Amino acid sequence: MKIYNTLTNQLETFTPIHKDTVNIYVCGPTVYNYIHIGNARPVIFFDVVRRYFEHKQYTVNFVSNFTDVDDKVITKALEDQTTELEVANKFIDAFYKDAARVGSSTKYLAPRVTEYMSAIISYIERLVEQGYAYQVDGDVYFRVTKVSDYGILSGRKIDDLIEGSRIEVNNKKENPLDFTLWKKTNTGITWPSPFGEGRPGWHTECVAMIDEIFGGKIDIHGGGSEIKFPHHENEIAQHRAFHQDHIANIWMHNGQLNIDDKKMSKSEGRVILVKDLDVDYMGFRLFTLSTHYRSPINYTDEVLDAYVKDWERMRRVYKQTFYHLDLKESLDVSPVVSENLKAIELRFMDAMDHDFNTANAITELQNLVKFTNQTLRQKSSSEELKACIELFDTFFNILGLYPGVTPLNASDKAIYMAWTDARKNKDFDKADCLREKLSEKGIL
RNA sequence: GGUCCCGUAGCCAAGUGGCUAAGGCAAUGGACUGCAACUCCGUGAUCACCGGUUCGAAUCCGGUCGGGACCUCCA
Repeated sequence: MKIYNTLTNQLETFTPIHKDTVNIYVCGPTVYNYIHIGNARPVIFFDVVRRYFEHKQYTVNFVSNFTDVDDKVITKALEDQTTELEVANKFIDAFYKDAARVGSSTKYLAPRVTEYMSAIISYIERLVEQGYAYQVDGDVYFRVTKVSDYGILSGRKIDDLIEGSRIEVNNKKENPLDFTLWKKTNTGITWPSPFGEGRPGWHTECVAMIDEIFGGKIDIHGGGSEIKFPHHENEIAQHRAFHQDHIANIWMHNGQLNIDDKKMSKSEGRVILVKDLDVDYMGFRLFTLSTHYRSPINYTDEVLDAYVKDWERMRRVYKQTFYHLDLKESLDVSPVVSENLKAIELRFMDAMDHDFNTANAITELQNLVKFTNQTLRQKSSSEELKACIELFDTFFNILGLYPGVTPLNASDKAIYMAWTDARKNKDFDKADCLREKLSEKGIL
């Protein structure tokens, strides 16, 4: 299995640190608002990564945090005249709903920054003790020059960053690139610490939680490409300060999602929230997986519609095949797998093995659709159709697509049979009436 | 100003040195059909442009044009 490592900028063969186990951490959302469709991309993609590893029989320890304390959460709490906790609770709840909507599992460890405050504070203390951080007036800053190859992830040099940068002047810092570990403040929620009352900076929470939860280096660290610098760069720097080693073997960054070829922007009114998306969410999921994860993806209503249609086609053939077997009481027959199906499965897995090429995997899913339709029309055996269903289940499970098709109850079966009979007897009025009924029930 | 990415048919998109450049949507011709839907079969590209390397390039190198990202909170 090959994965593109954005730390080394090359495709690497994946080798887990601990046999048969994958430890993966993905930077999660700051919970001050509903997530938009761009936020949903990593939520969907890394869910597929987890699913694929699980399909390959790995034990996957998947962790993705909630940033529930920072300026935006505090501002929101002040605006709404409520507490940071209330704001966080509200949007964490909303996040879970949205994640479930787009078909991503929410059953993973999701630590909140506020729950790890003591770990974060002691992490900062250790950085100070070892000379990697310094205190000024109750603030604590990280000393970037103390880490030898700062900029290794984003391919930048300290000098380049300073030159022509728009970094605000802060006389407290030794170096303009030094970043805040602890911020002295009296606005919003604060915590006591050896450095004084305040709250942590954004960049320490992830490393501290990774240290606390995984106890060392992880296999994969993921997130959006736009937080490569400075956030991930700073994570690497802090971890190296302690461990003289990288925090993760592999860094995976997903590309951005744009709308009409432009970055989403609140101020320009170019934002679409997941909860406001008025389409089948499985179609949206398919859309986000139709482009390789490292490439930017451009959202337009038309393109989304095309994938919603594509999803309907997939679901339709699955449903027809499933009911076909159900009506023949053949859902439990043993599958007979043809060479064609074996080839489709092989190509699907090859695509996934090659840096999670979901676009090519979806092509094989489309091939399966066509093949199943052909098999269905050829009046093939139930055993052959069962093999199609099982392969669909495998693919859907890896990609996180849910057709939501369950066995028919006795009365629905009776209606279906009556419809078939009516057509046979050329009683078309009755047939059309029954067809309408079946259609309303979503069976046709 | 600095760093980097991208430009493949009307649209989306895979392929990153080698047989006739995957696949989907749209369009269009046909088949199937009680009607409709569904479905199946067929039809489309000198890979932005110019130059170079090579026996051979969409794929590598240089340049031009166009689009975008990061350097500041941002998934």
